[in-house]
Amino acid sequence: MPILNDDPRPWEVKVAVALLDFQGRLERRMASRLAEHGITLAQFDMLLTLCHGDGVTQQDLAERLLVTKANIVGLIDRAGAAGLVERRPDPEDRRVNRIHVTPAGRKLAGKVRPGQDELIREIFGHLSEAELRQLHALLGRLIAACPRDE
Amino acid sequence: MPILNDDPRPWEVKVAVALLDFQGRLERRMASRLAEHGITLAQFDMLLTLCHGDGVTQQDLAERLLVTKANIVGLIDRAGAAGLVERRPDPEDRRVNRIHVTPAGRKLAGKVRPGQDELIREIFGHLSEAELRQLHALLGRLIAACPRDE
DNA sequence: TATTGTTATACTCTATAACTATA
DNA sequence: TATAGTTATAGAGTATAACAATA
Repeated sequence: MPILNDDPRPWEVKVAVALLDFQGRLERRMASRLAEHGITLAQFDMLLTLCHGDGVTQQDLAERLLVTKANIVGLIDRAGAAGLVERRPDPEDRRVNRIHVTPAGRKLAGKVRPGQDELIREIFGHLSEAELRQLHALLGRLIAACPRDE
Repeated sequence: MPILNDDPRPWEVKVAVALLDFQGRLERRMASRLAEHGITLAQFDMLLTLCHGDGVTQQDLAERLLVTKANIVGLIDRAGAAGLVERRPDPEDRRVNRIHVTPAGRKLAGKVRPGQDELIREIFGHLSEAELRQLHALLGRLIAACPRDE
């Protein structure tokens, strides 16, 4: 029984703490599984994003992954060194790189994704579908209440 | 409307994505507020932990914060350089350091905490108490389903 | 021998600013 | 001028291993 009845903290704080706690656990578990395949969460995110929108510019990619254009360089460098993605010059605008998943990257994503889904189902499967819908609705309202830009 | 009705992903995955999304936003907002006071989330966590359990060993502190004993050194170094915490040798065991919050650290924690609580209430206040209780219960079950050790 | 803390090393991610080459 | 990408720099967190002092 992790929470005592006379816990004096307001519900808002208790929920926030629980949420941060759970997210830390989830992320750790996901990262640990990904590490077995030699990639990080950030790189897996990039891979998934590219599998859906191959050939985007670095700028676009940075925006989708919510990192700066300076930091996407290193992410692409590392994933590129691992042979997962590659830069191709845009023929129409010589300032632009188009980022593509390599066959190896696609293969790795396909190999890794089932494990991630399995993990998610293993954990979230403890809730009924009705509860998952509830949780999803509540999270949607929290997301709306928490814009990224301050 | 962020989620379409014909979204083909299973509810488990949708909830996981929403949860990771929201947590990223929340953490960013919290970190941003803390940055105004010159501290990071990790340092705030350490400060809070020490405010409740002053004088713990580095080993203990590392375990509570879920970092290794090697990495707690750097955390304490940085917070120590900022004058927030200090090492005091244990008189009975000359191997151990006892970590204490300085008056400045306690003062900073007191100054920072209201802002964090306010932020949490601003966001979670969009839910009713009944909904917060629901959410808390669901998170509790997810936490139980997601042990830290693999 | 075991434990506490330290150092060393290396990698990932983040944030900012200045720079280049194109447009 | 504005934009796409790069480089440089700095800080923060993480992980592992080897080490010194002490128990």
